[in-house]
Amino acid sequence: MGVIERREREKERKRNTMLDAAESILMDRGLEHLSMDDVAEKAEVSKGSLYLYFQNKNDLVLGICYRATHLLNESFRSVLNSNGSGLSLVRELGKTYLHYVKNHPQYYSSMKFLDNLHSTREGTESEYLQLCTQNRQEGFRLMVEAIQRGMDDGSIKQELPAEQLALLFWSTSHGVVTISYMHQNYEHFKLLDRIGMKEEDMFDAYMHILSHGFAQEPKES
Amino acid sequence: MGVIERREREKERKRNTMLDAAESILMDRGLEHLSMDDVAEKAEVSKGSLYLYFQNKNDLVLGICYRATHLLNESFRSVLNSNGSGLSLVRELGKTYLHYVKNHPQYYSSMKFLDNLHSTREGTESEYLQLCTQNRQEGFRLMVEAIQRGMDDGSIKQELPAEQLALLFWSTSHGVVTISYMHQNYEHFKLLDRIGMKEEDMFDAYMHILSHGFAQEPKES
DNA sequence: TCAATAAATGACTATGGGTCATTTATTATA
DNA sequence: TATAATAAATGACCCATAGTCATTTATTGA
Repeated sequence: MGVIERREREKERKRNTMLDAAESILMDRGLEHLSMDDVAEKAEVSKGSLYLYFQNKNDLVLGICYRATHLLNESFRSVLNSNGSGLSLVRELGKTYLHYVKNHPQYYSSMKFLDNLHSTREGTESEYLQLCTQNRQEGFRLMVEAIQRGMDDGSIKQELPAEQLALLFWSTSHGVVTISYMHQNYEHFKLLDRIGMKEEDMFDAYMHILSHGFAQEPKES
Repeated sequence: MGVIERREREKERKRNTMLDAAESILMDRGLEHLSMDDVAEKAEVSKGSLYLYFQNKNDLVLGICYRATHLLNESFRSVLNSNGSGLSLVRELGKTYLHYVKNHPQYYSSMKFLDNLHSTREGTESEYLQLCTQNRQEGFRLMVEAIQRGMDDGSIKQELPAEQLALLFWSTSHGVVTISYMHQNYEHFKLLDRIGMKEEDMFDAYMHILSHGFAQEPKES
């Protein structure tokens, strides 16, 4: 009779309302000031209700993180849909990641939260954790795809399997993006200023080094 | 009369005792299970006493972080004291960082804590924060030195200022090290396994890419 | 209309960071 | 040595916040 289905839809809707409330608080106060009481108030439900829809605070934050990873993947996908050499696609992916962190620092902070989540806690598993992991895998897959295209069109060396190169690109760009995030969000982080490097230049330099290496090659092979 | 000096020494000794207690708890239970009550008990002092020696929990953790950064710098320094081309020193620095994370994961977690410390909180500044920052700068300086040597001995290209190249090496290796840390400490992190890459190979591949680039150069200049 | 079931509530507990009035130990002074 | 002054240490207490659960309210099916 469709009652159960309607209930299910309704439940999903309410869960999203709660996530909206949480997200709104995250956006203007940051993760470290996100309390369940505040979320309940903002969502105009009781605290107990929150716990009907989310296992615990982690679960709720991972709900936001799911949105965060999803949005990043959307951007990645649109890059993959554009034209250009594989190498240039890879570069665009990196730029996209960088822009993402600049434009959605709080989303990014929720992804850092995911990174810091310690090993599968006391039995109870968050469903959102699975979804986030899937999103991550999808994002990684897109990088592999860009690199594979580069290998096919001859713009990227084929010394390593595409997956392994993707891992290196992902991890190193993660590092560069981290610097950028700190530069933008932590007043006490002065490294870029100290060495007189503009943020915009950092990424170009990064791509340049990654593309051509920093080792001085002996004359010629 | 030296009373004040003696008091000062005594105070420092007690502070270290407390740090020892905190560190011991960190080592076998991890940062997220480090409570001030437990530290007080372990150190056999009252909770109130802890707060005579540390402004707050952050301050105490930063005290550990100071030790962590100091230890890393020691390792870096010993690399710089060895022989070899600048390029090989840089490689050794990276390896050292990797080994450090493997052998002192809890120290590394305290450094992540430092990285996540949000902007200068409500006036009260931790003295340890300054010290940690100094240590970081010193570590960075050592990287610059290795790179500069490489530029001098012709093993590293001179396209970029040494500081900027050091920044890139630091940030990218940070990213790689992060992957390694996750691989070792988070059961749910399966990326390396999924792409069939051994941890040991990752660093070699990283150094190879960083040294020679992944872009397919057009024939010859 | 009335059970039965589902959903929502908010007072309550537990934990852990941080405080402070009071107590205890140490030092300087008479 | 006795005593006042100062420094150090204490732990009961406060408060914020995650998480629970007996009770109440709403919805559904007969």
